[in-house]
Amino acid sequence: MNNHTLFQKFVAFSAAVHQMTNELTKDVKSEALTPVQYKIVEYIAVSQPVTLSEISECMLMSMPNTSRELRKLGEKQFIEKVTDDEDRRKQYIRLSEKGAAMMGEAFQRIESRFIKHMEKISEEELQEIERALDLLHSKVFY
Amino acid sequence: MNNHTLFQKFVAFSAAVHQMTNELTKDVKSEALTPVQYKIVEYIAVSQPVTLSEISECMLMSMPNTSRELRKLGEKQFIEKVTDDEDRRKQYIRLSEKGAAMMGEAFQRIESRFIKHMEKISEEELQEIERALDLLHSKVFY
DNA sequence: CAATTTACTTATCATTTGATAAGCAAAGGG
DNA sequence: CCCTTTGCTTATCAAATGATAAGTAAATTG
Repeated sequence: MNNHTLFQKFVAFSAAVHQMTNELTKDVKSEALTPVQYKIVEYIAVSQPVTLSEISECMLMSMPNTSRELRKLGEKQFIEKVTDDEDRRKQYIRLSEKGAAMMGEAFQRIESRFIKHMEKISEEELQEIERALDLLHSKVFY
Repeated sequence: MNNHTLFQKFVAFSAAVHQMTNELTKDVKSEALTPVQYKIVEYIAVSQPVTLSEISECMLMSMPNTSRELRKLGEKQFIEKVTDDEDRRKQYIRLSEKGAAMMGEAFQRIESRFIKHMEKISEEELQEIERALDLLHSKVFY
């Protein structure tokens, strides 16, 4: 097994993951959100509480633009900002109730598509899949 | 193992894959390309030859917008269009020499980052990883 | 062979996004 | 206590993107 072959598998695999998440998440986002805004909310949902800088870094967008989008998300009441008591420059960001409800619905729709996608898979295979997910998550994608 | 727990692992895993591909592909794209254009070229690179409709469907963008971006990519000479002989409405799209060279460079940079990322992993683990990639690719992400 | 469908194009306009400059207040360091 | 750094904001402008309407030519269908 040489590294180059592994890399090619990695590329093909990543492409497949992207394509599948595209399909599963197609049309689940609230109409009130732009694509970038939805991505941000999704990121906050899985990583909250999170600071503006962290969002900016992870989403590969500049601080000013991140700040603007968060302001809009705040105006639409999907998120809340809380100033850190220790370091009053920092803003901890989390979903508001409305934002959490919205993401809850989105994830439900994604989950039911996912379960449908996996319905023909045996219990044994599911366990193999789980092990594979854990392995890759810990050793490759972290 | 219930489906819901598996789904949560799936979500966390997909997020990790996205984040890692983000990091690996950061700044590799030619300055001549916009983000969307780079994504299209990347897709063509791994799926060529491909039709405009297929790109449109996979990238979740409308035909008019896909057509516009492909025209720009053609003008910049990254891609070539060939009309199908059988069905003269169809356009088969592939990378031009310039486009292939550009993607070749990009993939080389991504690969060297990837290899660095994996350098501390033993031969045995690499084989496990390969098996896990194959398993997930065939049973979950297809 | 007329009518419909498919694959794609052109044009246009509003909206989103990216990039940059300038600023502010809190924290930290000498 | 000044100076620098950090974390974030505001404002502005160009460029990219999304959405829609309208159209063409080739293929298919009744």
